Amino acid sequence: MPYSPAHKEKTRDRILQSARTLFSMKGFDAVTVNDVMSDCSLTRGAFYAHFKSKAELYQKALRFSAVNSELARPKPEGVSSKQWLSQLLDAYLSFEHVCGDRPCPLAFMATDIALRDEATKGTYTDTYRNMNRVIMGYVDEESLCDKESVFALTSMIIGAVAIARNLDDRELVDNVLTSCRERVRFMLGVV
Amino acid sequence: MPYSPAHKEKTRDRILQSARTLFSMKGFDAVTVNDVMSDCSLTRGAFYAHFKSKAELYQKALRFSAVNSELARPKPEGVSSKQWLSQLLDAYLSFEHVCGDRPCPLAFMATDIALRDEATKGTYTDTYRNMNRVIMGYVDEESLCDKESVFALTSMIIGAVAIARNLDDRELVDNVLTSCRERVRFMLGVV
DNA sequence: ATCTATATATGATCAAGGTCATATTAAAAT
DNA sequence: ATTTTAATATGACCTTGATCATATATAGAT
Repeated sequence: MPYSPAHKEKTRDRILQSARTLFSMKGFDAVTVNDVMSDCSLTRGAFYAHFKSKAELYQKALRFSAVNSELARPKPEGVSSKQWLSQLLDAYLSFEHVCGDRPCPLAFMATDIALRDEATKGTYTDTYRNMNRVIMGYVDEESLCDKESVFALTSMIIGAVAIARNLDDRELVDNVLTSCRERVRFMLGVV
Repeated sequence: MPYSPAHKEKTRDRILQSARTLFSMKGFDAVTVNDVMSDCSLTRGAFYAHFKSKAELYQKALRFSAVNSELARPKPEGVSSKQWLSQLLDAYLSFEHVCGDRPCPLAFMATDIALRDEATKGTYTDTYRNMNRVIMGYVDEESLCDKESVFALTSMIIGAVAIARNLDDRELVDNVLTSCRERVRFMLGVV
């Protein structure tokens, strides 16, 4: 039995990590299988020992991303739901998030998904549903706003980040992000 | 001088019309130059008499789309700004818009643009800025909400439509759209 | 009717990239 | 140390699609 049994698993994870970032940043078509493999110091050929196709990698990378997201982290002790949520959303609506290399795929892949296969749409749906569930949980704990509004909230923050990436005017980007951060505060009743 | 001088212009417009729809529905890469030309009953070769490249077509199609958008239509006589705006936004946040073939490129191309050239990003920026300007105009006339909130509003509706396209659960789609429609009413102070 | 300039069509070229067949390498077990 | 088997690398194949060179067709002007 060659290679430790954990080795392949680790390699697979490295591939997923590279794929997550590259696909989020550049979309499905602009990323080649070779790009992903080079990024983690491997070559084309090794790829098909791990994934059936590029399409499958994309879907698995999306899921990987969701599982390891910021939002999935548990709330630290001694912080109120309101504070924690407000902090998470401020980070989400930051310039750093828009321009950084650890983007939220719900936003960055927002219009890439509709062009993919059913499995990928299913994973996106699950991920989006989960984002709402987590936020609803926090909202519920302190009755910050009614749960139905959460969909409007997530639409807004995802939309803002997706739009902001396209704008060639830094001031406009800041206006959009600021407007959304204020609206979030309003919705959560933050003073 | 062969062909009437207006003929080429008309052909160009037909190409732009096809391009607008196809690019909005399927993104840049999934649409071939041939697809666009076939769609208006022409062939590949004729294309380059009208546009320098596929990239240029994309940018021009985006602009074309913006100029001919619903939002660009003047408000009819005898309708209040609040009513008109509320009506426009309800249509925007309708299932028909999400699934129809006359989509808003700001939403449908939301994450395709960041991958394109500077000219395209510039056109997107102009288009988005203009959407906000128009809405701010209506909002201002009857002091429906403060103008800064409009960015949050447009982020929300664009985000909602972009997300909705990816979801494989009709009920969830309706929840998202409904939540946003209600939030719009709240923001505009519609009873 | 003929001529001519321009719009459109056809065929060819070239590069890119997903996938696979085959070769090589590395590590674990004896 | 040798063997073995899976992981990884290399090279090739084949399709797709953007672009261009060339051919054809069309409508206006004479």
